[in-house]
Amino acid sequence: MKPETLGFFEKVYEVARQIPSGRVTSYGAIAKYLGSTKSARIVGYAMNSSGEKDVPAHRVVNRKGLLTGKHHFEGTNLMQQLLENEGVEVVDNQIQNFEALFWDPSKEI
DNA sequence: TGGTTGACTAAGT
DNA sequence: CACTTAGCCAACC
Repeated sequence: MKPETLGFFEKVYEVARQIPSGRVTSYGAIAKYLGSTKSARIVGYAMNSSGEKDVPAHRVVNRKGLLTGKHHFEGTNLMQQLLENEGVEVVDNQIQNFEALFWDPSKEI
């Protein structure tokens, strides 16, 4: 493990793997934890390649708690199913009680 | 090497 | 209050 070999993507994966089950976070939160909130797009871009990684990408949503990335999953509701399986309420692609379930890496780690 | 892309966010209309 | 515009930054072609 050479941290210097870890690109932004790998860092995102490392953080995403630490998201507790039944909790969620936002792209911006991860981006901010890695340095800058402005890199939120890069986080999303990274998750796009997380398919082959052991990353719980379904626990990462946008700042509104909306499942914006569900279209990148296999099914149309797979992302929601995974979240509900962990006890997260999801209605109309939106996480219920999002603020309570929100997991901030810069505070929780 | 340079230009395009995007699972975002904040601010403006 | 909902939609539009602009800024951002790393990876990909």
